Amino acid sequence: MNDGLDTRYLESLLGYNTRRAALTIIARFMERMAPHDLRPVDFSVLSLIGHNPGITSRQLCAALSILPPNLVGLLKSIEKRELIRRSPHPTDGRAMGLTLTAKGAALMQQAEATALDSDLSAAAALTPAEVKTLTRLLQKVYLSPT
Amino acid sequence: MNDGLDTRYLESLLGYNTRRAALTIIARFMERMAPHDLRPVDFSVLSLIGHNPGITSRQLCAALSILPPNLVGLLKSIEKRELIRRSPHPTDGRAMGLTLTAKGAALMQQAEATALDSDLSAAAALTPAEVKTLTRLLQKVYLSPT
DNA sequence: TATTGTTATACTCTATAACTATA
DNA sequence: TATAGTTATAGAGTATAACAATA
Repeated sequence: MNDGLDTRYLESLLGYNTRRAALTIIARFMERMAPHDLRPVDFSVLSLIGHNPGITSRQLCAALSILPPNLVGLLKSIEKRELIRRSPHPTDGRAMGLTLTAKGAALMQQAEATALDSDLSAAAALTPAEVKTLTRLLQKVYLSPT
Repeated sequence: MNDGLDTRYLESLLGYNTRRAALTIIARFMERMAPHDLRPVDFSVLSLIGHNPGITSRQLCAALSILPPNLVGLLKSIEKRELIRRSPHPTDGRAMGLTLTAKGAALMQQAEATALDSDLSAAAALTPAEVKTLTRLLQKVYLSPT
């Protein structure tokens, strides 16, 4: 590929390989998720809300490395689509607890199936054991201290 | 981490894990490369020019998935820093052949050492065999057809 | 005094249309 | 007619400062 270019040096770098793989996987994810009208970040937010009913904006920001001002519009948008509901937080008057609506839960049931489908397709060249190994090594990279 | 949040579902997705690992590795790369005043994309462009003297803008764009209009400013900037030189292309009057200047080559010798250093640090939790496996699996993901 | 959520805003990255000069 | 390089510009994505309400 790339004409007769020598790309061996870049291909020896972990960052280059990881970024290219991420872009490939995410591009496929975006294609398949388009019918649900969900970007990766929308999916992540809705998924975390679904699996953690009552979660706050602040917790979403911490878990997904989103800055609070940038979450405002996103939440406004998925609330307008009636996918989430904001309720007063039981103990903290400043915060709002987020939950999926029935419509949001139904959408996410489909979307999570689509995500699994996208993963299987992206990893089609890998055996199940290789997928498991890849996942384990990636987590080792981003979960290790330093 | 993340308070008592349930993030198990997201952590089961290949895209989520790959993206988080890429962001971790790239953040470290940026920190270490800052003294050279090079962003990842600057490093990639200079590295490809160094390993492929006479390469054209068009080839850089194809290899790195950069759109031509977005490469213009980057090249202008590293040319102003006297890291590259543009010479008329030997056979195509429309194109320019790009090469590193002596200053650019000297900087890249240091920068490639820094990149290797950054990689080793990012993969500190992995054995050399695991790094090799991780690289192989990542390339399998982004090089496989479909 | 610190924190949650918000507005306004700026900066970077990425994308599209249209031009010029050469092929 | 097609391609290499360029300009101008629009749209995402990401960042900081500052504020009101509550802890």
